[in-house]
Amino acid sequence: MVNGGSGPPGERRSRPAGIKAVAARAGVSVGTVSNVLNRPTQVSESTRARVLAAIDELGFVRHSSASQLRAGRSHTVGLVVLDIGNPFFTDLARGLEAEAAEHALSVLLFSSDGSAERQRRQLRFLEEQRVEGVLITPVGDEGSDLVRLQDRGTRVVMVDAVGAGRHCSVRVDDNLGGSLAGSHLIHAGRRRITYVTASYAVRQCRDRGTGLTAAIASSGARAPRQVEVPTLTGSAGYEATARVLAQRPDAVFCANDIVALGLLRGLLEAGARVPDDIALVGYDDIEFAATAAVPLSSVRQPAGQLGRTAAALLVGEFADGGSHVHEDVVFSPELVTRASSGGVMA
Amino acid sequence: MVNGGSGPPGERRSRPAGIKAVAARAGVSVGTVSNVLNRPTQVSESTRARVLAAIDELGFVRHSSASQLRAGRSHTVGLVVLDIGNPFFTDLARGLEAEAAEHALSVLLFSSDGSAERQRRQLRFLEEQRVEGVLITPVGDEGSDLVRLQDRGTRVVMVDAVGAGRHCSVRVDDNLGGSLAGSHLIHAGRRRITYVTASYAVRQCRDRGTGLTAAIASSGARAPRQVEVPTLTGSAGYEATARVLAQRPDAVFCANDIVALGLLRGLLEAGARVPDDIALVGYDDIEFAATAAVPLSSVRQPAGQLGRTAAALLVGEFADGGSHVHEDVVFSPELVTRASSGGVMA
DNA sequence: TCCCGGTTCTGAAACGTTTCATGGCAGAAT
DNA sequence: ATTCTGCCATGAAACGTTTCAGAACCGGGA
Repeated sequence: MVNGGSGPPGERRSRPAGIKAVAARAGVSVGTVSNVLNRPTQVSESTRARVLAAIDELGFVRHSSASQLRAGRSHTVGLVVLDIGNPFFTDLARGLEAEAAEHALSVLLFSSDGSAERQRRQLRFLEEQRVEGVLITPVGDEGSDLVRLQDRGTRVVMVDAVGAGRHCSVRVDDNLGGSLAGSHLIHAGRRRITYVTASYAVRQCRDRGTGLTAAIASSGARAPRQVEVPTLTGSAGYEATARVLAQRPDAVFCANDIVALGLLRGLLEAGARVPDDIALVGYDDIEFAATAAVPLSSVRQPAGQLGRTAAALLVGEFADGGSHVHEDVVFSPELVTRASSGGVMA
Repeated sequence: MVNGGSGPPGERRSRPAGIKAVAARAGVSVGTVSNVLNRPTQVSESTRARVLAAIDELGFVRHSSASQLRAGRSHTVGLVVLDIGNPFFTDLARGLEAEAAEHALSVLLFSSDGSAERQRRQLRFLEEQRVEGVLITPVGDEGSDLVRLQDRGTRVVMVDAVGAGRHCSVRVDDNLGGSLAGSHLIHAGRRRITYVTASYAVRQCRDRGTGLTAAIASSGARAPRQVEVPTLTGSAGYEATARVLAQRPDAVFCANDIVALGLLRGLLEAGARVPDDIALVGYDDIEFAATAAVPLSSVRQPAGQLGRTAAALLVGEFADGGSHVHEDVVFSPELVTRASSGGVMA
């Protein structure tokens, strides 16, 4: 098998063997080696074997920079998510990667952590890499960076955001999700509802809030109040406990599960009974929601499918070439009721 | 500002502007443009301004393949973790990325998901990319792929694994972690201890188990029994419930928190009282451990610091050049006791 | 006037691939 | 014999940078 070639084991070659070293060793031209690599059928059985042997003996590894430079294709796409620490996004990433792999595309994964500055750096990096497409859960709304990218020839697919006719997009109806949570709480007899959210500059938060408010309004109950957290993290949720309790709500809807779990811990430590005193509903239905101190009701999103679809849209856009009409795929979320909102289920 | 240059907005340039287009527009040679990009001080104030203006007007973006090809440096490292869905690894990745950024290195992140096949593909990809180093939480022990990589000139740092004198490494003393858990349970008066683990082919699981067994043995108690799960996931933990209960343990130690949380859910559904009937201890102390149905005792690892140190070791290895002696940095884990093992704390 | 050192800038070579027009060769058809 | 057709292999050009030896210029000292 592969054993580093002639020298003693552990030898550190100054420059790794290139295609011409392989060609020399196999007694063929570089063009032939390249053909073995890229169009194996066009080369005779015997030469192919000889070349493959040489590759093996020299430990040749293709230099993808050179390959990309000449061929003009990178076979690579970039994925930029909002928070790699959130299982929702890792599920999404896995689905996306699976679909991409089926089209021989590698995925470069980044987390903007909600920072516009980080996002800009990461997009820059991906553009310099000449990735064939960027799939992104953008921070903020304006997306002028993304339009620029697209104008320069890099396809952009919006994930969990609207394409606004400028990009393909795939998302889940956050408005509906918020309203599912709202009407569930209303039907459970709750009236003083608090919404724990990040800034409304985050579209997901805004839409979920809008849906919630609409559902509550249509029932005639008091409009929900809000507690704003700086980030959608567990510790932020925990630290918001006092502010939430100050509003004396009988139900709390959180913009995602992570913040809900943090808040739940705070509520229990403060002696509040969940759901008796306060019902709690989260968003995303991450796996840890089910194992929470009080199993958490949550609005489930099809994360993996979101990712797969995003990749599929991108591939479709490649195929369509010039005349491509952008698609906007919208999934529907689904409410999962558990003990935290009183709806104890199997 | 950047506005796509002369054409109408939304125009799709067939080939993006290169360095020679910039040179032409600024009325200088390509060498000068390159100097502006890479050694700005060696070019006069006025020319620099002119070149930067041209770059802006044409929307020039450096083609990193060409740059890497010629310069021979990629300014990029690869990180391959075992499970991107485990918050332990995302914390690790964040720390690593922060340190790498301070040395102007970008990080390419992959998850092997415990599959040797995936790991091999990902290493191959990174090698083709000519990354300057690979940081990896390897699946399995043999690591011949990694030695090959190193022999071909790519530095390899083992993360959460031993370097065996062939690589630098950074890890946490898993044996100690297991024994912390073991003696804690013994002191809490438990005697029938079950260890829920993945295959012992996974070194972390093996070492934690060894530590656990040693601690228990030195107390004279019965040796722990084992339940093996196929993967360290929540659902695997949940599905192992019956097998665990069949052993009638009064304490369970899990190889990580995710599996512990899954099992916890199963135990509670089955009517077991935690910690009264069964004490439970996990591993990693991920954030969700604290918000669990019964707050989970766990062995905490300094994930972020592990990542930072790994990156620092790699950078150190670059600096040392030829005569480099591999380091093996070992951190100590720390037991965090919560309600699940009876040690209710603040 | 000539030469010198320093500062800017130039232009061509090189990096490791892929691609493509070309050519040789073997066998089939004429 | 000759021509045609496919199949394989060749070798040079091209991809977009960086690097480097040296040209051009400028002011100052001998």
